Amino acid sequence: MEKTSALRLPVSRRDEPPHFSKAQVADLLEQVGILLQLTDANVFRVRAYQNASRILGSLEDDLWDVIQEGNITDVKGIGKGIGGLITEALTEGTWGELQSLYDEIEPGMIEMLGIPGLGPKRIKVMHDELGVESIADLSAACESGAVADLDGFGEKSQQKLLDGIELLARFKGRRRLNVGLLYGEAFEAQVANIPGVSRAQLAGSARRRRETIGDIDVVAAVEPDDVEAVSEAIRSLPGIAEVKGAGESKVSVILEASLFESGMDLGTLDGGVFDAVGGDDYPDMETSGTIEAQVRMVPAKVFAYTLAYFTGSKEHNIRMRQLAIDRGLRLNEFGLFPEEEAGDLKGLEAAEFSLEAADEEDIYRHLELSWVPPEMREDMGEIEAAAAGELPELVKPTDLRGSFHNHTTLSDGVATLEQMARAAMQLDWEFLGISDHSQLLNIGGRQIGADAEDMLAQGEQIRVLNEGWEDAGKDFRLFHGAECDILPDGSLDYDDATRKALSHVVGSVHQLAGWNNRDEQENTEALIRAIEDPTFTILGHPTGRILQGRDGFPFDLHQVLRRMGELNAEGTLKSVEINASPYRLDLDWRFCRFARDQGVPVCINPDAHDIRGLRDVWFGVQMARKGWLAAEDILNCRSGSQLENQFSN
DNA sequence: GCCGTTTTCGGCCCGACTGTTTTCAGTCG
Repeated sequence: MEKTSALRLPVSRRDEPPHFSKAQVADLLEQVGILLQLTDANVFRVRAYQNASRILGSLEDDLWDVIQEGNITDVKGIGKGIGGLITEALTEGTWGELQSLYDEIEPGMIEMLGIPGLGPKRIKVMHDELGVESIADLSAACESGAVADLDGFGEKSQQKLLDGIELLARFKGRRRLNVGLLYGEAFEAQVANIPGVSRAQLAGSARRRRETIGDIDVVAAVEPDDVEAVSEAIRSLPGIAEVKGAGESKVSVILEASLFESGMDLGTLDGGVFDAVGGDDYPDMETSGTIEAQVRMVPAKVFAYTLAYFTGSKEHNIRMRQLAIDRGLRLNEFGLFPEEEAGDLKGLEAAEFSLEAADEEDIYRHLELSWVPPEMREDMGEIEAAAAGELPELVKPTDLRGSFHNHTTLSDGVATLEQMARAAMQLDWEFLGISDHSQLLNIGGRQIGADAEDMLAQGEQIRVLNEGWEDAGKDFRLFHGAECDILPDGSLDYDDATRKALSHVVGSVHQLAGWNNRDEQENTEALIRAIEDPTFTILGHPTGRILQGRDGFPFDLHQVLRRMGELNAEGTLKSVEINASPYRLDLDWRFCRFARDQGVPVCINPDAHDIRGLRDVWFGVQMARKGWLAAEDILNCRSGSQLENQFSN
């Protein structure tokens, strides 16, 4: 049997502390949580590592500073154990006794966790009893019938595991938000149309607008007498590849692309993204993929509770339940009721005693909170803000008056200046920023970017077009920018004179090779050098990540944003982009609030390569909402004439 | 492993579904 290589702890690449970055430690803690699951570890111990990883991921302070000041255990969720581990890792570069845990677990066992319906307990049983260490081992053990003979297993479990292995190969985990919403909204509409369904609504991570979606949750209001007929109707809908299960309150299915009558619309991608997600194989992979979906059927009077419950997140729900418990109440998907009245009653019976809730606002009000928009339900401080009545008024797609980073035929776009401008006007925008690639960019040896001369000629074209609109009394203008490559030494493409002729410079890292194999601090310093250039305006797709394609390069984004904040305070506009392409969504929404708090305006850019691509700003707005941003925090929400003044300074 | 204006020990959110069981464990969200 083929052996996968053993798991290794991260090794320091530095010869002095801090030996590891915050991101490295967070990743490690996450992995330890997974490994512990595969031993007999206490579930709460596992959760402690998962929590610590999440907390570290959103810790704004410099981790090394916190360690040196001895404050690590002041961070809520990090105690003596994990705090000591982190301290040792950063100061000494070692990981305590963790190596023995790493030696204990085969990497193949972690892959097995991806098989639907298989969890750590049964992986451990099969490992201990049958020596199963990988998916290939598991496949063989099932084929031979050995799994069915184990205590607690049977023929059905064995067949389900074989089905699950095939599913895993076909399905590859989560789907990007754009794809998840295509499935989710189409499925929601079909369920809503079934006789006996008075109301159906998409919940889950799709409603929270997570950047990737694991499965589709739809809540349907169905009275008990209709459940059987509705359940039957759901199972016969088109686009269902398989029915996974059906009970009195839930139908669980697997959806495939035949759900879409007119095929799946994947939009157009730029070359770099296309290659990162699979190149020529990508369209087939995407359209042959599947996604799990569940419909929860509940009586109309508890609909709001079920919707809130299945919208999540899990972490947000746990906090909500705790608030209920503090008030002597029990909160679940059926209601909110006094513990003593509900007693031992379960499910819908206990809900007879529930406080009424016509909508989600009522539920939050019962717990003395203002309604929390679904995008914010991640337990990132929204409960506290809702209790204090301090939730922000989130930006809406209609608040945008334009965007700054778009391409034309001058580089790798497929539409002309005029076509892009017309499309922007149809969106009721007041401005459109054109930012074609600078000369250094080439993909696969072919130059994509524009020479300085052509770039300057485009400026002249834009000047003429703008004059035309001004003469016609039309409140619309193009801003002439460029997407300038940031070189590994932190310098910007083009000479000074060319960049000075532009209204704005979107600085982006494209040649990742030079950045991926460097120390985090070196990258951070290079980026800061680029941003300090007086012509630099917008940091484009900051990390370079492609969702489900590749990770971004390592650097300290907090440090970069802090420096951008200082420069803004000195009066020079430095903005950070949320690249709204659903393949990027970079700036990550988790950094939005930090940027805002540093005084860095965020801009939402579609990075459009054709006129349809402009509509991708919608995804960027969703991320800004997840990141708590209001219209006043977003550069695109300023008027065209106001921006004209800012860019000419 | 973390946490604590009742607690330094004993909790840690809650229920549905499935497959294996004669009352429950594992998995999922």
